[in-house]
Amino acid sequence: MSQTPKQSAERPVPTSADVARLAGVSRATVSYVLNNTSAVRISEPTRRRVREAAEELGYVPHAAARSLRAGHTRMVLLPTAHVPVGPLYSQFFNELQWALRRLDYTVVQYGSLGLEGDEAARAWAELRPVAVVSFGEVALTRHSVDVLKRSGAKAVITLGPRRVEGAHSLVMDQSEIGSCAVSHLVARGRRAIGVVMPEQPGLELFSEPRLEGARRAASVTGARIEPLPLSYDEESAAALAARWRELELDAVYAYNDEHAQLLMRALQDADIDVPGATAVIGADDLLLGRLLRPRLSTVHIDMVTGRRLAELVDGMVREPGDEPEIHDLMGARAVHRESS
Amino acid sequence: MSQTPKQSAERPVPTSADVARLAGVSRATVSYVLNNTSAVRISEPTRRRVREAAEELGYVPHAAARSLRAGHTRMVLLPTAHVPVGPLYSQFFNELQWALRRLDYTVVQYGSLGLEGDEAARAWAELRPVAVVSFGEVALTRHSVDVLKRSGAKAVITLGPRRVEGAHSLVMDQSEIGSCAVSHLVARGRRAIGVVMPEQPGLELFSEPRLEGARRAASVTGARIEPLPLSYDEESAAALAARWRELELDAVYAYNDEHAQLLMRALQDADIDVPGATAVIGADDLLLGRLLRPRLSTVHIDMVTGRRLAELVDGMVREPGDEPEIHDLMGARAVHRESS
DNA sequence: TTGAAAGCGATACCAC
DNA sequence: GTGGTATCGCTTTCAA
Repeated sequence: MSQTPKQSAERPVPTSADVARLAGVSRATVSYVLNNTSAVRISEPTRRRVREAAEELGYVPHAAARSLRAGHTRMVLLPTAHVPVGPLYSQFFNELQWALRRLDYTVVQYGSLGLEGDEAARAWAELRPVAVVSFGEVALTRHSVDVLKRSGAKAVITLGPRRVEGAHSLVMDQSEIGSCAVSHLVARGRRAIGVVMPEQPGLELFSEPRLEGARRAASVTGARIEPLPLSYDEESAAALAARWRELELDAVYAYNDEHAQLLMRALQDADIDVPGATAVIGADDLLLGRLLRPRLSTVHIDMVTGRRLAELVDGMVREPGDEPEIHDLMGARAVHRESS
Repeated sequence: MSQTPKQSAERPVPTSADVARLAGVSRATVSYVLNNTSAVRISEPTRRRVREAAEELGYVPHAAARSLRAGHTRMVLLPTAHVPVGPLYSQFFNELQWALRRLDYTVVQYGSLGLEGDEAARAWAELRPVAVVSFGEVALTRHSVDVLKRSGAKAVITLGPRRVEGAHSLVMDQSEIGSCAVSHLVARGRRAIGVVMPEQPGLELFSEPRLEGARRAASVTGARIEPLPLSYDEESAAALAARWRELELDAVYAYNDEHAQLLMRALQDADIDVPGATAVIGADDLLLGRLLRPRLSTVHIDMVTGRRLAELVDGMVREPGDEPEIHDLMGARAVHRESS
């Protein structure tokens, strides 16, 4: 026998009418009291009666009813497909949520794994969010942005490698990272540079532009770029290392620090000297890079702060007309250690 | 000048009444058509007219209005404070979301960073979720569970180290992990065992029970347990390594593989032989452990599958009376490699 | 200072 | 087959 013998299962959810009845006032008065409506003066005894009644019944207002009446919500929707991994991403995410809530928004992540563009947009639009901040995990189209805006979204913001028509796109130029890495390697005299392309689904959104940036940086200097597909496991890395000498590369940009660790280990196990025979550089500047031997060179990434983005959202909600710009969205700089 | 010259900003959001007007039918008919109501037969031409009108207006139904009318939602709320990091957690999370959506639930993560028990529960209850699955990042009390249930939540499930009164608690016994690690070390002849306690906020929910498990395992065999506070940076690790000899430990359970990597590096830099002088074991069985030298021993953790948990949620929603049990929630087993 | 009532958008019963 | 209409819970204008 449970401690709460289904008292809750049967009993209907209390409404403001129940509170009004118990307090012996009208529903209007309940609303005034619980929302501290300043335009109306309610006597202190009444206020107390209402509050006590609400407390006793365990009354919680119904957000749907409220926003239906109000004609708008304060919900900011963050679609997520794959839960982002990595400290950079999660810190940014936490900051954003925190800052938005301080601005009195309700932050909601909508699990959209497996939803495609328009289908996803419809699902989000049903909730009538006042703003949508997408991280590019779900591909948005011009049309889906329109659906969202027509459903009342004041701000549709995409962060990601690609620009999305109709939305306020904050382009995080991933190509800058690849470019940065390759420039660093070239500056240190390398001329035949591998670029690791992770095979993990979802990462191509980042890896493709990074490769493109690598190519751009290489083309200026006449260095050769060689894409290297790699899945995140030891076998794949060992296989790549086994054919390393025939690739005739003298450097590799390994997508990020974790892939760099994997590949560097495999290279060392195959008796390829790092950085003597092959220089290695990662990206993200994780702590683990400093723990490796040789210490891993990397590309440090500065992301826009969540607070900054929250202010952008708020601005767009309050003044849908003007679209403020954020420029220094993402910075990248090479950090030289020992592996390059 | 923008491509969409604020056409959307002014134009009101289309409702089913607008669709009805455009299609020349009543709102009822619109509802029937768009919901494929089988109890009512609508002629094909009418259906087409309605669909076309909806399409043309970009009509998206209003979830709040619908659920207000229906008296319930299909929303499963997953409160999140810190975005969970680590592949184990995120895979589980993705699975759960995916499985719930297949069961036709709307999965919503509610960013609750900085909210405390009752305040959080109220905020969640306003959305009238049909189920809440909490990962223990926000401390729930008996009272907050009641608030949720009284607001109509059919299932309140907590996953985490602690049991929560009133909720259906799936206790993930973290102590098993610490116990497992220490048993392994003891079995290999170690008697003075350090247990790393990460100082990162939020982790104490996991580290405390793991320490407790370590103590339990040690007490049977007379081994000594020494808690070792450590923050996740090189300085802290170096400081710990510097006073390592005076601690007179012959083994350490380093909380997880990442902390193990950090500490092992510091120990090696301080000329402490691993595993000769000190054995090291981590937890989580991450790939990185296999890349270290010596290869890192670890505790492999099997989590309940998201699909399994989704079915539990669904069951509780459909039959609020009975509460099915899940037992083999989390398994832990030591994996011996080279560091221990 | 308080109450009555309209209305937000969608649905489902009951007539026609 | 299709159309009126009451209803969900809440806020807010207007009257008392």
